[in-house]
This record gives sequence, structure tokens and C-alpha cells, in this order.
Amino acid sequence: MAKSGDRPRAVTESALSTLDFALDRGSPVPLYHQLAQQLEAAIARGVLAPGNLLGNEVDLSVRLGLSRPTVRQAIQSLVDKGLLVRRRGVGTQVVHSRVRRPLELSSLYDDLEAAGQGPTTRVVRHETVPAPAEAAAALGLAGGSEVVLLERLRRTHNQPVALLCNYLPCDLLDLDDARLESTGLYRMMRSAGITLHSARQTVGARSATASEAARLDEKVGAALLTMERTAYDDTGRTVEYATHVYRASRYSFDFQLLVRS
Amino acid sequence: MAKSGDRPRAVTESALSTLDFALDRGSPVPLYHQLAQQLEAAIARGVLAPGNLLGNEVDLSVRLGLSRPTVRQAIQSLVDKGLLVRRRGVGTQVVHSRVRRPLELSSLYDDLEAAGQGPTTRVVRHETVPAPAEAAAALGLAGGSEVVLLERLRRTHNQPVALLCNYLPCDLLDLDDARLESTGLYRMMRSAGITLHSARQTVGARSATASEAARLDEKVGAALLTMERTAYDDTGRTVEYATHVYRASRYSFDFQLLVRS
DNA sequence: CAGTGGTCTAGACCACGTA
DNA sequence: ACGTGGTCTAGACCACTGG
Repeated sequence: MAKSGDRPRAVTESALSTLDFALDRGSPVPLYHQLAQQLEAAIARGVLAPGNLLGNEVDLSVRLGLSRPTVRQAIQSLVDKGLLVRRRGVGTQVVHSRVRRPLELSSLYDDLEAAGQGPTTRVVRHETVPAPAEAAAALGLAGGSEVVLLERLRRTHNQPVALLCNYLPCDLLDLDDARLESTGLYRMMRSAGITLHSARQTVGARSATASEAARLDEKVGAALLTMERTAYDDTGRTVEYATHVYRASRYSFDFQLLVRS
Repeated sequence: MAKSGDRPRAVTESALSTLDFALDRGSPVPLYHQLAQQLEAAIARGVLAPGNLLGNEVDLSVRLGLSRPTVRQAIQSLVDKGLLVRRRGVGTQVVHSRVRRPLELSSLYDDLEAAGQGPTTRVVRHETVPAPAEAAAALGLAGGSEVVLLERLRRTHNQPVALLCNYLPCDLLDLDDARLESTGLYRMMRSAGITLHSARQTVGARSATASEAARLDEKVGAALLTMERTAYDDTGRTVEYATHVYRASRYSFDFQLLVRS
């Protein structure tokens, strides 16, 4: 580190001062976002090491030729991501942990992303049926209303991992089995102009029934991970009620929490 | 879609205009936060019904005697909470869903909050032991280093629900069993000046071992919900590695996701 | 076209932690 | 006492959406 005599200050001061940021005012990408991306990249590259102070916001804004609120907005977005911590009277520093990369939240996304990828999906059932009670309640329909039932079996490495059961409002969108198997449900919703907004999930466990065991290649009574989800679009419509079961031996939910202050 | 009717309606301009907000500039509570709270209350009371437009930000700021950025900050915080949606060229509207109240994230908090409440906790083991491999890895220690092992049994309504097993760095804090049973681990950390920052969790399932079954009052082989967590404080220190098992029949994780745009 | 949110600026004062 | 982030203001222009 620093030769001698000096406080660790000089070191932590800022590797930032040697960095040059390329801000393009002509770009459609907002300035605060450009800055945030470049800061994030610097952190990822290790140029800004954990514990490093960022230097105060006023200087930074002067140096970059931006206003302080803009710089703040960039920094704030990284704070929200958990990459930086602000402390009054101290400064802003790079969070200093082995916290893994943005594995992000949970399975709204990993189902979404995984959909087109490694995993393969087979549509087992796809028909219109009277809604079971829980599905009707979740979708806000009268009991027994017609809904689309979708049952899919998902595998990776040629091993079954999950049995996905979805209930959708009848008139929500056209479902083509082939596209469904290659593209994934959420992607199809998105391209049908449905913007997902929020979802409520319950994760639990239970023992496998005979039919589940058979389809998932487990023993009867084996522990399964269960997930129940109700999803809403940005107009508040309920677009999906789902009950999924996963082989606990081959799947787990994995997420990172940030403590909100 | 829903049954009929109220979709594209050019709805009531704003029930908001009949509301008066009490903003106290003398209060230590930031203005944007006061506004956010009162908006949230109005939504909760139903004064602002789902789908209602909020009216444009400029007018709102004039009417409240605040600057537009301040009003925006208030609105933004509710957007982040999933209560409002903004759409360019349209306006800001109350999200229109049965999305339940802020059951918030997951168990970092519910463990935290539940700690002093209804549930009771009994300390089963509390000693210093050589760290098992996974614990050492998670805590960033050499294999076999000494760590504090804490095992607790949690019950509600006089029924066991979870077996909590925590590994903590030796010098982290003083643990008093009595306080631990009445106060909860996270609260003790907080009052010892440790500020939790983030955690990484993995939720899975497996069958109960004989000893787990005995302590949780389940049958051997019953499905259990498992949770593994590594928690970090705001300096990046790892403050805890935990492996918990829950009776699936009496416990599930329950959380809400917002799709980040 | 008009109206909305999205972004940005250049200042200001305050509250808090650290020294 | 000082320096930090926390809050707030009063404007401005742009980009998108809708009729």
C-alpha cells in the first residue's frame, strides 16, 4: 500500500481519480445511467476495490461536468443494487463482500430466462377447463368459470426437474404449443404486449404423490419443493395463477436480499 | 381481461384534488416522505382507487407548494413499492390489483420481526466449535477455525416449526441465552452496532432425518423446507452462516416480486 | 397537436459523524 | 469545526403517448 506515515486515507481516497469516464451527451442513454454503468464496470474489474471511498459527490460532479443530483442519481442506483454504501460524515464506499453477482431476485426471472435456454419443456396438457377454486379466487373469477390449463414438464440434462401447472384467463393470449416449448410462457406474454409488473409467491415443500413421483422420476413420498404464484400485469390484471413442483434433489431457489433502510 | 366495462374509462380526473395533505416543514421527516406516506394511506383507505390517475406532477407540486423533484421523489418511492405505475404520455396511476399488503421480502425480516413476538425460541446448543467446511467457507475462515454454534428450536402455538442452526464468528458479539430467547439474534446484532446489509439465501427441500423428525414432531422422511443463509453487514463482513429447517406443514416462504424495468 | 413523465442544471441549507 | 451525504428549490428541455 502507501509507503509509510500516511493514514490509509491516501489509498482509499480514490482509484477513481485515475479513471476517466466517457460520457456521451448525444447518446439516448441517460447520463446518470452511463455513469452508473461505468462505475459498476470499474467495480467489477476491481479498479474500485471493496472498501474504497468514492470521493465526495460535489467534487465528482465538478470533475465530470455533471450536476450533483445527476451524480447522486447514478450513485443511488448502485446503492439500490447493493454495490455501494453511503455513510453520513464518512462517504460512499464500495461494498466489501463476496456477495455474488446479480443472481437477482428469484424465479419470475429465472423461469423467464431459462425458458429459451438449456432446459427443454414439453407441454403435457393444454385445454380449457372449469377453474378449480384456488385458481378462480386468484384470477378473480367466479368459481367454475372457464380458464386455460397448461401443464408442462421441464427437464435439464435429460432429467425432469419440474412440473409446471398454470391457469390463465381464457382470452389472455393465443398459446401455440410449439412456440410454448421453444420460447417460454413469459416471453410469449411479453411479445403479446403484456407487461408483467408484480407477482406474489409462496414457496413450500411436501411429499410427492404417486403421479408426481412417476412424472418426475422420484420415489413416492420424496420431498418436493412447491411454488405457488399469482402474477399481475401493469394494469393490475391477474394474468396467471400457477402451482409448480420441483424435484428438491435437483432444484432450489436462490436469491439475494438487501436490507432496506 | 376482466368481465366488462371499466377499462379505458377516462376516469375521474383525480379524487386526489379533494384530498388535503398536511405537510409539516418543521418535522424532521423529509417532505417527500410525508407526502409518500399520505399518498400511501390514501391508497390504503381506498380514497385513491385502483386505476385512478394521480394528476400531473407539475400541478401537484404547485398545489402542494413543493418543487417538482420533491413530488417526484415521493411518487417514485411508491412506484418502487409497486403501488403506482407511471406511463409516459399517460400519467401516474394507482396499481390496480389485489396485491397484498407489503408482506415485504422474505425471512431476513420475518425472522427478525417475529423474534420478539408470538413465537417462542429455546436455545438448544450454544458453544464454540471447530467450523464445519461449509460454515468456514461461508464465513471466510480457515477450515477448522473456531466459531460459535447456535442451535435454537422455534415454536408457535406450542408447536415446533423450525430448527435454526447458526454459525457466527467468535468475536462478533456476546450472546446471552436469555436475551437470545426473548429478543432474537438479529435484534441483538443491531443493538451491538452491527448493521445488516445483505444476505444470500437458498431455499430447498429434503426429507427429515430421525433426529430432525423427533425434534420437530414430524415423521421420519417427512418433507421439510430448508433454508441456507449467509449474511453480511455494511462493511462487508460476513456475520452469519445459517442452515435452518422448517416443518413444511406449518411454514412456507411468502414474498412479492416486482419486475424491475 | 398538446400533455405527460424523463432527464438535467446550479445553486441552497440542514443533519449527522468524525475528529 | 468540518466534511459528508440528505434534502429541497425553481426553473429548463426532451421523448414519448395520445387524440
